[in-house]
Amino acid sequence: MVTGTGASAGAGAGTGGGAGKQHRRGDTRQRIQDVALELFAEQGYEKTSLREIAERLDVTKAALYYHFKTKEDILTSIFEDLTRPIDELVEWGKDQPRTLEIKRTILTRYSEILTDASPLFRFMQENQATMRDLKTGETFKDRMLSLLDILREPDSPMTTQVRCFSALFTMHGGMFVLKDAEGDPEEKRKAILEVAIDLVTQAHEGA
Amino acid sequence: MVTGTGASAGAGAGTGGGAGKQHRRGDTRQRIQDVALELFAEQGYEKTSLREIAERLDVTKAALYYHFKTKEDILTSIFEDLTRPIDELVEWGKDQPRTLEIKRTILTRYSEILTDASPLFRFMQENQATMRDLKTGETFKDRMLSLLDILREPDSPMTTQVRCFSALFTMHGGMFVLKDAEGDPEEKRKAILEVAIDLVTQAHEGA
Amino acid sequence: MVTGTGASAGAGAGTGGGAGKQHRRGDTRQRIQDVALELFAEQGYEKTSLREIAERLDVTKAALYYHFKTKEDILTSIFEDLTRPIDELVEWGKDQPRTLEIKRTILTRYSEILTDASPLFRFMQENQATMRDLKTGETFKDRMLSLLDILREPDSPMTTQVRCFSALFTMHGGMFVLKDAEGDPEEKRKAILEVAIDLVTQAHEGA
Amino acid sequence: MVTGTGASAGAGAGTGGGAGKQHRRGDTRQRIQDVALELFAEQGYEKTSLREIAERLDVTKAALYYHFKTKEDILTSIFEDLTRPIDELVEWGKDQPRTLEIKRTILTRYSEILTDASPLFRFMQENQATMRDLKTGETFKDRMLSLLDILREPDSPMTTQVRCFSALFTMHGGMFVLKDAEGDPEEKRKAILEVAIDLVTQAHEGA
DNA sequence: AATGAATGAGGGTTCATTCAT
DNA sequence: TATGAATGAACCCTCATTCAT
Repeated sequence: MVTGTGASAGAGAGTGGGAGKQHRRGDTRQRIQDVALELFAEQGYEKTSLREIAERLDVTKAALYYHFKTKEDILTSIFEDLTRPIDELVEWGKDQPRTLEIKRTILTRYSEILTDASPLFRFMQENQATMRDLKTGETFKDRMLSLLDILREPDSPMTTQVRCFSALFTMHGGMFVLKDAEGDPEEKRKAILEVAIDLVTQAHEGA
Repeated sequence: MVTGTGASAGAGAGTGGGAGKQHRRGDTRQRIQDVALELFAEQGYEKTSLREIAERLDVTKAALYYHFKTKEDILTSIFEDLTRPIDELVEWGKDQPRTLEIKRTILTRYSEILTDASPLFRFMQENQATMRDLKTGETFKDRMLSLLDILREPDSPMTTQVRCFSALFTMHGGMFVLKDAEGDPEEKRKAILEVAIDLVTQAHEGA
Repeated sequence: MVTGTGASAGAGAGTGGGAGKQHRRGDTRQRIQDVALELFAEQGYEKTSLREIAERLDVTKAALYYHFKTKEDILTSIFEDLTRPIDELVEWGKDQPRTLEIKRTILTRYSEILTDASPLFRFMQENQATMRDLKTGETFKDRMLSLLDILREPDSPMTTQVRCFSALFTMHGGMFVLKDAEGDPEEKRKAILEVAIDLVTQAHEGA
Repeated sequence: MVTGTGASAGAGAGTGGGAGKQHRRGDTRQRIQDVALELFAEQGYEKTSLREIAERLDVTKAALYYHFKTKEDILTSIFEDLTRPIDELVEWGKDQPRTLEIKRTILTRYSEILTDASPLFRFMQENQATMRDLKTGETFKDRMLSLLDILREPDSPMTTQVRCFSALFTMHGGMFVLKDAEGDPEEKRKAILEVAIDLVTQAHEGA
């Protein structure tokens, strides 16, 4: 079974502990990533200026450039850390037999991943236009297509294939709705996962 | 039954068909909207500059300001024209009984609307971050929630509700995939619609 | 006989006439070029900032960008206007017989050109490092080599060839010295020209 | 007679010859100068950043500041080492009688100096704009004028004086042409020297 | 003898917007 | 119905430099 990562891209939580605003030495790079992701997710990539990020960290813009080569590089670095679990999942899934069991596992794991790094995925979903011409090639779309390829049977009827991709989209859309609707998030997450699994099950059998 | 609008998102072609209320020449305003939407959808709102739009139309930036008050105003005006059908659909749907028949009709009609104005919806989906703080209040999200309210039963179990919203998301995601996958677009659209209807049917009965 | 151009790249002289600092409408582009050349020649290309140019003209930096695409473009545009005479001279010379008479004419004309646009040539000489990677291809060097090709006989002994290129270098170096040495500039220019002609004459006969 | 210095402008080779006062290892200071000169000559002073120099040496920028006080200081230090021979030559020449023999010796020696430290002189020639406001006061120009004062007779006719300064300019221009023209460099150097001597001879006699 | 982290100043460039004509 | 000229604010980025370690 695949276990979670728990890579916290946590919002304001930050590095717990005693000293408040003190310069926690050495972790600037990480702090930049955290604040950047937070702002990118909140306002979008283009509308977030480096000035803003710097100000929030109480450093100068130039300091950002000590740690990252470009604005894009900040984003890319965040991705590298946070999308690794997906790559691993895809990698793992590619070599498994296409049983229903496996597909279920994949969806379950994917749901966890999405939850763990929800700000990032929220960002991806809301900034697709931006992502499209970001060297971080495999875009959102590409990654999803890889997963899709594991879930669906290549020669099944169209509706069957649509069901699989609908499962993925449902989970993504979930992120989006989970945030501000009422009700227990974890309960909602499970309901979403259930529907997704249901869709894939129908697809698996209906083929 | 609900009939189409035929809101053209086409380039210079304009609104063909019966009783055009637009004039042939001197339709700069319309041309601006067309080109703008095209570019907004292609590159995103922030990354499309007025200079670019003006250049493509072979007019000056200042000319755009004769027709629209601000950049945002261009976008807003496009929305007003192109999202009216949805508003009408919502308005109509609100007063109908929650029968399966009605829900089916709504989905069907929604599928047509999405297809008719696909560049706009592609734009909305890919620029949610931008949309969020655009005065055109009812964002993407709000509109979807209104539709959702018609499809779901307020007190049904969570999974049931998820199925409804999954139906909508599936259709939106469709836009996204229709573009570059192989196969006949119309056939795919129908498959997507079928799955969506299926989801809502399950929800309707499962409640 | 070849006559001068008189393209004034004149320092502060400016567009004569009544109104002092008034906005002489329409000539902004020209004024930018004038001030830019002045500053480029005085301080070097890299060390002259657009802010500086703008300030001196009492406009904003952005205004410069209305008239020119980039900083480099400002320089390029100056070149285009001011080096045309040289190109014409080269073009003309290429098809003439290699008589001493012709060579003399070329040097004489070249001397005039240099004098007419002396700030530009001073700039070129003092900013060769900069010029080297400026798209304005034919650099200083290339242009000189073209002229050199007209003056020298391809198969003559090395010393003879050196004499020709020495003639050109002498004239260029002249610019440089004319400025701040004592004595009547015109008299000095003539002396320089005489030595240059002398060198080429020796080369012509000595071959 | 004047003897050579052998000031190496070479890469890591260091000061060969007799009593080197430099240490082999820990010669970072020297390495900085070498790389800096190389880059300054190649790209110009302003366009060469300390980051670039540091990177090429595989040290940090801060390390440069251990060895030199400022960027300008790096350049200055290079000059001090490499232009000493000229100063010596000027010093020596000032007190000699103005015989043709002496003048010839001066030119010959100058030619050697130029060749020995050609990157430096290439740099000087191509970055005059920069040099002008570098505290290394005596600029290129000043040094040349000192030499000129030795070669020329103060009260001779203008053309005669021009010939002397033309001799110097010819040699400098040589550097410039020697690099990329075809033919044996040493042979060319000699031809250039010959022409220069010729000019000074004419001046000496024609006076 | 050198580094890691940061700064302040400034660079060139682009943008949405304005307004007299 | 448009344009030409310009602006102010902001942008990303780079630089020489500093200083505690």
